[in-house]
Amino acid sequence: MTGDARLSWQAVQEIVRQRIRQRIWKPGDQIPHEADLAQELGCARATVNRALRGLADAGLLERRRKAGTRVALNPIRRAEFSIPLIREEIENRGERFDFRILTREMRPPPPDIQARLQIGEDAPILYLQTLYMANHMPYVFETRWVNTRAVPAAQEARFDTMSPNEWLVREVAFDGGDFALSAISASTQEAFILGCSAGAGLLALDRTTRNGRQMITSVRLVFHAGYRLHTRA
Amino acid sequence: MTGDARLSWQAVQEIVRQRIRQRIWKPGDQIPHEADLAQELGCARATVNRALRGLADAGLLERRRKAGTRVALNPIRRAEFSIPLIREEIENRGERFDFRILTREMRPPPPDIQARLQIGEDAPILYLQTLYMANHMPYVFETRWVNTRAVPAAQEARFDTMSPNEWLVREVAFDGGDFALSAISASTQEAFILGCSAGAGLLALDRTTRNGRQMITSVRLVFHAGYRLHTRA
DNA sequence: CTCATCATTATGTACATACTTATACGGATT
DNA sequence: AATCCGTATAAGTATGTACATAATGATGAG
Repeated sequence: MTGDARLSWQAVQEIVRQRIRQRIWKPGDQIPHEADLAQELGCARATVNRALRGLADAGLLERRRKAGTRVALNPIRRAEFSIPLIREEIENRGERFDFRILTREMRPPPPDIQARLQIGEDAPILYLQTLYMANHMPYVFETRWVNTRAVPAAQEARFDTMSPNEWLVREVAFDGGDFALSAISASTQEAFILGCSAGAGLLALDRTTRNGRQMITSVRLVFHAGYRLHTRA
Repeated sequence: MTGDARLSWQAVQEIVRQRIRQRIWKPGDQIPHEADLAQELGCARATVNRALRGLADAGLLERRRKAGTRVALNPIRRAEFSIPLIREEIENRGERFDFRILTREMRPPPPDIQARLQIGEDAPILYLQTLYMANHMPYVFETRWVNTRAVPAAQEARFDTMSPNEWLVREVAFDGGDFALSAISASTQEAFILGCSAGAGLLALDRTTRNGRQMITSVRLVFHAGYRLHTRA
């Protein structure tokens, strides 16, 4: 802030944020259009565009061609939860990361997994159960199906030093996927593995990952009791 | 696709996506820099920049000045869950939205809420318990503390046609907040209200909303058993 | 050999300009 | 009054240019 220079798009964003915060522009209100704002603030329309687009992405504004830009009626509806990279999450806290493969076999997948992986028959595919630990305490319990039709190399892979997740990340390109968060009641097996009482509420994250049209793997992560996924907006 | 025209930034994105998918550019690899790509594809650097910036936002690429752009080692770590707007979510499914205020009183908040709302003393503030219903079935149970020091009008508000959430959205500007997702075991009260068995695993969403530095409200939403929050990336 | 310095380089930002696209609105037609 | 349609408008996109900033790697002084 040497005193002047032309406004950066971040500066424009901050100005708009303030006006919204101070209710100069109220929810539902139209705000001046790009050209006017650019002139008022003494910068290029492109700069205003960049700023407003950002705010729209963040959900603070709603924009439609010709209709103009208005302050979103419901400001905070999006929140980006970053899916934890288990190893990183644990090591960042200075704790010791560790994992143990509990099950590894070829097994015909149940119908819901067949559907998710979009494989028709019930020929066996790779099934893995892995327990991830922080300081030797159970952290998250992973149940994974790998579409060995799409990733045949997974059958030979050894998961002694590299976790199944890390192996897959290295070996196949991911492209997108589906996520679902839900709460489950710990089964006796889950309770035993995670060291909690049966029936405890546990956070479960289901993820199916694809590469183009190929479905690669479907995972359920069941976190230890008390786990929280948080973010700020 | 009339056959030509110069590439749009979306087209550039798609090309890059494909190259990553086909492992022409593997995780960790450097990709050509903007100027080269622009020349190769026959478009402006700004266009390439827009495309690559988007992919970096999405977590598919990692960019650093001078160091260049490389394919992210771990592609999918971010996932944006959109926080449901209860009314919308229910009505979009063609179901009947309804809510009932179960508790409404001034009450001194417990320490954790005091901390979250950043209010020092334990003078009473507004406490609300609301049940939201879809087709008259319990959908989500909301426990809310409103910082009446910041929003005095809330004390007089009537929540007969407008839910507390909708009222707040209309009356005060939000700016940001903290979110946390966790799983809980239904207490007997929660089980009774939501019509599930005590101890059932339920998804809980805690949210504290602020306007600038003022903390406005702190809410816990406890969803009905079986609720899933999902998204695709 | 170590550390500071500086040129180099790739991304990042700002701008003027021009053109494209979606769509709200008003006027014409039924 | 309802429907259709053209047009003006505001956002969206593309480009060339210029300069800013950060990080790397080489150079030179101590």
